[in-house]
This record gives sequence, structure tokens and C-alpha cells, in this order.
Amino acid sequence: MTKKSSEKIILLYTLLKKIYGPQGWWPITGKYHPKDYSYPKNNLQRFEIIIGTILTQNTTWKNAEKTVLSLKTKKLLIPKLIIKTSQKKLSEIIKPAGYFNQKSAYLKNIAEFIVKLNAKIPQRNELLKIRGIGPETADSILLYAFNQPEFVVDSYTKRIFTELNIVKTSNYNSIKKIVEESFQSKKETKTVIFQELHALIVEHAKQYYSKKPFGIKDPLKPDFNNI
DNA sequence: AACCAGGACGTGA
DNA sequence: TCACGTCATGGT
Repeated sequence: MTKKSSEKIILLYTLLKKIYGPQGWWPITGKYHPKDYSYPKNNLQRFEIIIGTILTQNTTWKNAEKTVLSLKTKKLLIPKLIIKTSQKKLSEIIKPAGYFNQKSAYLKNIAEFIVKLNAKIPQRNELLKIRGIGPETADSILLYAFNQPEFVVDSYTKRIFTELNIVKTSNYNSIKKIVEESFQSKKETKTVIFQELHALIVEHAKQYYSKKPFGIKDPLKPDFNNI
């Protein structure tokens, strides 16, 4: 990690926070204040977030949230009930989220894991063994459902970081490590920073990095040219 | 009407 | 490791 990388990452976080404010991005359906970081408050909310991270894979949160709400209305947002429900029925319920055949299987896999977990905090490498849980979903689960200081790297992050010359690599673990090493503070603080930074990056990217040519109208670009 | 969305997985270089 | 095809609905 170069010193400039961390300077740029901290600058990016500062600027994005100033522009968009706190995102409050723990995908819980219900009421909460964006600045309230005391979520999830129980295992049901924790599971709801976990389910959300899978359903939103390569899908808009709007569509994913719709299916989370459907599951909630049907009182299925409980690990044991996800296991009990047939995959066919699950697929039907989560249809708007896309990839329903894959995702319904993934939901069952994570539900099995959560039951066996017995209310402990999962290890990252254990999550990665589950079919349907890749690096981004694993980190999302750890960061938002278990409040662990694991930074989430998504395609937007790679895109913005390379476009703003923050990093040269597009390797997941490399970028994750660079970001995590840029912020040294206590665990709770880092967790909040990582939760907000990832959400802010997504928000910014949706405006300036979703269609080609990427970032051409990004107002932050000049700030990163001569640093 | 092509293109993309808060990816993961399998396969073949 | 890395690039590419596949999975699928809904919005622009």
C-alpha cells in the first residue's frame, strides 16, 4: 500500500460523506434512523440482513427488498422455516430478485449455516465455503449483520478506485486490504466507517459510474488528479 | 431494445 | 490468477 492510496481513500470518504451524508445502509425493512448504528438489534434482524445480501446479488436493492418483504409477510424470515420451505416455493416468492433458482438454494445453504452457527460470529473463511457466498457477500454479512470491520469491495469500488487512480489493481483482496489499512482506529469506529464508505461509494457510483464512459462527469475527479 | 443492477460459480486458458 | 459464459427479473 502506498501512502498516497490511503490519503486518497480518506479524502474520498471525507468528500462523499460531505456530499451524501450518512447512508444508514443496514438492509432492514422497518424504521430506523440513518445515524443509529445499533443494528441489528436481534437475531431476526441479523438474519434479515443476511438474506438481503444474497437476494441483492447483481440485482437492484429495490427488487431485492421487495422479496425480503414478501418473505417477511409470509413469516419465513427464520432460518428453520427457510430450511423447511420447498425450494420451488422459495423460488416463486423471490422471483422479482432474479436468479431465483440459484438464490433459493443459496438461502437454504446460509440458513443451514446460521442454525449450526448457534449464535456465534462466523469466520470469513467459513462463510466462503458456503455455495452462494463469495467474497463480497461474505464481507457484507460480516460488516452489516455482525458489525465486524470487514470492508466490502464491489464492482463500483473497483471502477471508482481505478478511475480516480486510487489503486492500480482490481484484485478483490488487494483493494480490501488497502482500504482497511487506511483507517487505523478502534474496531467499532472502523465498522461504522466501512459501513458508510461502501454505501457512499455505491450511491456515488450510481450517479456517475453506471454508464460509459465511466466517471466522465464525476465532480470529484479534479480533487484526485494532483495529489 | 440493448443495457445494467449493492455477484457467484464453473470452465478453460 | 484471469477472462468469459451463465443465471433472470425489472427498470431505463
